[in-house]
This record gives sequence, C-alpha cells and structure tokens, in this order.
Amino acid sequence: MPFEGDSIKLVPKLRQAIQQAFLAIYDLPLSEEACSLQVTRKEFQGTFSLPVFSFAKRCNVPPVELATQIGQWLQTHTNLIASYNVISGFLNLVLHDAIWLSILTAIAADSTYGHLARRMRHIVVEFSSPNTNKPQHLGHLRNNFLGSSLAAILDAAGYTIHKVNLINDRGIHICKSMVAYQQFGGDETPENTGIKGDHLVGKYYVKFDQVYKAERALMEKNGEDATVPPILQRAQNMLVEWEKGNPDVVALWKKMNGWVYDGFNATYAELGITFDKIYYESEAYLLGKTIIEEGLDQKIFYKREDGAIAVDLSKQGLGEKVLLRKDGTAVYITQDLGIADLRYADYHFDQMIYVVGNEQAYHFKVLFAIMTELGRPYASSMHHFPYGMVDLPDGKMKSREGNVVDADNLIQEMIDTVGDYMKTADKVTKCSEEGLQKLHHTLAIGALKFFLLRVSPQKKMLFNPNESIDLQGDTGTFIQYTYARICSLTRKAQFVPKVPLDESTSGSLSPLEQTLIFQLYRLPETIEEAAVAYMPSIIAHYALELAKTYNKFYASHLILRESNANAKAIRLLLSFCVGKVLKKSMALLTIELPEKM
RNA sequence: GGUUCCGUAGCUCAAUGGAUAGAGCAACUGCCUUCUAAGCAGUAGGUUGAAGGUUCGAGUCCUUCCGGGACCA
Repeated sequence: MPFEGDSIKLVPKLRQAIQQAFLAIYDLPLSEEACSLQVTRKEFQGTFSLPVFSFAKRCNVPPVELATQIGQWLQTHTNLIASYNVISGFLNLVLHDAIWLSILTAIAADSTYGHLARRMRHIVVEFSSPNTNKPQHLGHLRNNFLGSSLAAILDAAGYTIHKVNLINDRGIHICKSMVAYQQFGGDETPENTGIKGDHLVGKYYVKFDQVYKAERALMEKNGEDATVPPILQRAQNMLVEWEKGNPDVVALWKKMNGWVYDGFNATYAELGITFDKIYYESEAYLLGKTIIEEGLDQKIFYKREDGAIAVDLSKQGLGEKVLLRKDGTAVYITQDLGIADLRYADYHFDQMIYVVGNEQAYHFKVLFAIMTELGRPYASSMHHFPYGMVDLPDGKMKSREGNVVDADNLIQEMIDTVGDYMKTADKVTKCSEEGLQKLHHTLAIGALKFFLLRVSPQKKMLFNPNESIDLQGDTGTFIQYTYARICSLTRKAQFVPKVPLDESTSGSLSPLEQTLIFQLYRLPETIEEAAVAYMPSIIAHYALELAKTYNKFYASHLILRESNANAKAIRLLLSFCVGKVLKKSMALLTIELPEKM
C-alpha cells in the first residue's frame, strides 16, 4: 500500500511496527511484504486489519492469542494505535485521532494531491481510431472514454502520456460509401442537406449494403455466382484506382473524408476528447508495404502461389496471416506495421497501448508477433488494451444494418433527459440561461461517461436504449451532486483552507469522519492500482464510495451549524478535502463537476 | 474444430486468496419550518453456472464439464 507522496507514511510505519512486534514477541523475522494489512470490514471497529492465521501456524500459537499479543504490543510500543480488537484471527487496529487529523491537514495542504511522482517513461495511448465511413456509435464512446480516462490516470501515475488517434481513412470499407455516394448521392452535401458530415457519409455506407444485398439476392435467384456483385466490384476497382492515385477518386475521397472530419471534430468537442496527434492510415500504408518488402528480403514473409504475401506464425500458435492481397492492396495489418514504426520514430515510447475492442485480440497478437520477428526493439513494449463490446438487448450493434445507438443522438437524448428531469422534479438552479445549458451538458455527459466507465473494461456491457441512463443512485450525477453540495457549504462559510489547523484544534472524530479521512488517504494508492490494471472503473468505484460516505456524514453531522468551533473547523476542512478529491477523481474519468446544481 | 474472454440478487454491476458475498435500479416503509431530498435511514431479495482439487481459509488459483460472446480457419 505505500505510495509516493504519502507524507505520513502511515502504512509503512504500521508494517514496520508489526515486524518489530513479531521480532520482539516471537523472535520471528518477517519481511515487510508479509505484514500486509487489509481494510477492516465496516461491521467491525477499526481501520486496518491483520489476518494472523499464517503467523499463528508458524509460531504455533492460537490465532486469537497471537493477535491479542501483537495488538497489545502495538498499543504500548507505538503512538499509532488507540485501541485494538481481535475477532476470530483478525487483529483490527483503531488509530489515534491525531493521526487522522495530521493526514487530513497534509492532504489539504498538498496542492498536487493525487499526482504521483514523475517517472521518466513515455507512454503512447492510441484510442478512438474511427473509420471514415460512418458516424460514431455507443461502442466508440466506450473506447473514447476508456482511452482518455486511461491517459489521465497514467498521467496522474507519473508517466508522460501521448494521446494519439489513428484514423482509418482508406480501404475497401471507405470505398463502399464512396461508390454508393457516387451512384446515388447526386449533389448532396452536409450544407445543402443540413446533415452532419459523418452522418451523411454513413447514410451511403448503409445504402451500399442495401444495394449489395439486393444484387446478391437477384444473382442467386438467377443462379449466378454471387460472390462479387457489381457494386462490390466497383468498390474493389475504386480501391485499386485510389492506390494508383486516380485524381477523380482521390478528389471524391478527400471531399467525403473532409465531411466526416468536421463531424468527428464536433463530436469530440462535445465530449471534451482531445488528442496530441492524429495519424492517418493513408499516410502510412505505403510505409507498411516497404516493411513487407523488408520481411520478404529477410525470408520472414513469403509469396503464396496465389500471389498474396503472408507470414507463417504457426509456431506461435497463430497460423498463417495474409499481409498483402493478391491484387497487391494493403490489408488492415499492413498499415499497422507502418504506423508502429512511424510512432516509435515520433515518440521513442517505453510503452505503446492500443485501446481497441477485444474482438481484435488476435489481430494484435499477430501484429506484435510480426514486430518481434522483424526484430523491432520496441515489440515487447506494445500492449493491446482490450475492452468488451457494448451490447443492445437484442444483441450486437451492426453499423451496416443501421442497428446502432448513434453517439450524437445519444448525447442529445441525455441532455434532453436531464432537462426533463429538472423540470418534472422541480429542480431550480439559479443561473443564466447559458449557465443552465452548460449545466445540462455537464450532467448529461457526466452521466454518460460514468455509465460507461464504471464497468470493468474487459467485460461486455449492456445498454438498453429504452431506458435512459439513471440520474440517481450509483451514477456520475450522484457524485456531481455531492460536489455541488460541498461547494455550497464552502461558499456559505466563505471557507479558505487554513493549514495547519490551529494548535487548539483537536477533539475526537466520529467513525464516519475517520472513514472519510481514510478514504481520502487512499487516493494515491487507488490511482496506482488503476494505472497498473488499466482500469478506470477502479477510480469510478472509489469516487462513488467516497461520495456515499460523505453523504452519510452530511446527513448525520452538523457542519455550518455546529456550535463547537473545533468540530466545525475540522468538518469544513474535511468537506473541502472531499470536494477536492472528488474533483480529482472525476477528472481522471474526464468528467466535469458543477459547483451548483 | 482451435484460441480467448465471460458466467455473482429479478435487472445493471462490485468484491488486493480473508471475517456473515456487497452496492445501485426496480418493489415496499420512514425522513425536508434546520447546511442542496439528484440525498439519508430501513425492509426484502443469493446453492457466486456445475463438480472435483490446492489450503488454516476459494466468487477469486488449478482441472474437467455446462452455457454465452468474440476471434481464427
């Protein structure tokens, strides 16, 4: 549990004390590792617990007796423990209030609390990576949020982060919407239709699929070979023309991609998603092709009889993988090879993280295996961060069939939901019309982000479009509300953090106050844990727990109206710190907190 | 067929190998003349997919099976 910036060194001190106790009483030397403390369950009194079963066995002393002796020793030989209790082999430790108060003041005084010591390591996080043939949907939202949150968490954990986006702007799927637009689009533009650019292009991607299916059905009915219907043939031809640089094709491609970028940028802006650099596959697929030449020269790759270039990864259990089609066009992985080299040249990263859905796990195993075969020094630094799909009640989303929860629509629906809720629940927030719009937006985006981030990344999750995302219970809104409450208190008290507290400030803390300070104390270790596990959900649950405890505290303690000046000062400072830590935690999830709501 | 991820309350999700498996939603009962009721307190809800194994202790680790998803042929 120890972490950088723990000025109190509470846990290390406790562990050392436990080591000393075992040595003094049982002449048993223990590593600090062995003295691992856990958090006391809330039904028992105490903060830290030491399970003594394994020690009892080694010392040949009954667990309860051993726990009692250690507890006794700690109480008399250290200034940390106020009391202890032993329940069936667990030694529960209650700390002195003075310890808690010194921790509280240390947290209040630490302007960078929640930032771990810098490590001289660069991490590139790639996320979002949309295709330019359709607008973004709910699945992209999970990706965007996971990627930006992971980047924020790793940044707080001390790494230097580079957020990059890789736009899939070329390839057969892009040609499909281009072909359909060419054939059916007339002179439609985002301007003359009023349709957002990415949605307009997406419309033709769906159109392509409809025509393709109709053509197939007709050919099958006529007993013809239906593997390549005319519209697909046109798309394949277009891809070849594009790679040749046919001016008309390139012009169309540029025009349609431009529309999509305008649309994407609007969505990113709405969500507060930013990147340090954007890569385009169209700029790297040729580099990928030169790497394929390199692999051929080194006999790592080979040319198949049908003319396709492939690599044999059967000894890694991955089978044969095609790297270049028989017509010479690049496949998905061709460009990833090029991009990898390009990015290493740009950043010399110590770690490269791909935030991509778990359905592409095989793809990344292959990519990393190839980079290893090619002897790239950074091959072992590349990691796939897989996350589960967002499913709908009736199954998977399918863009081609238009069966998707569109990101832009969902955002707007959430904003409307917030507005409706405030109207029907008669929530009045005193602010300008502009401020109200901003509030609706903050609450809507916050609820959406939290909904998607509180679930463990690797698990698939379910979204029911018929039920709007809750604004009550374990939600982002709950945390935003808690924060707004705290701001209201500190505003009314005209509170300015005063650290250290007056010498006279002491007094006993309630169990809830102790718990709150302990939870505040756990922020850095929680960040560390989330960074190691790549799990924003850990931060989400931490923030929820903190907000829950605070609301219990708020309901059961007087703060502004407390007559005891010491207690009031402590509770205000505690509230201030909870607000500060909530804000920091939510920032790690890229969620904003309103000061009033 | 092979690889891999998952399976916990009616639903959505938690639980560094630790104590009586926890929250929220939905249902029900209380609490606003007092610091924001988007809140708080309470009731009810479980054979952690199944069976073995490892050990002081398994939802968690191992094996097999069942069920679901994804990927690779």
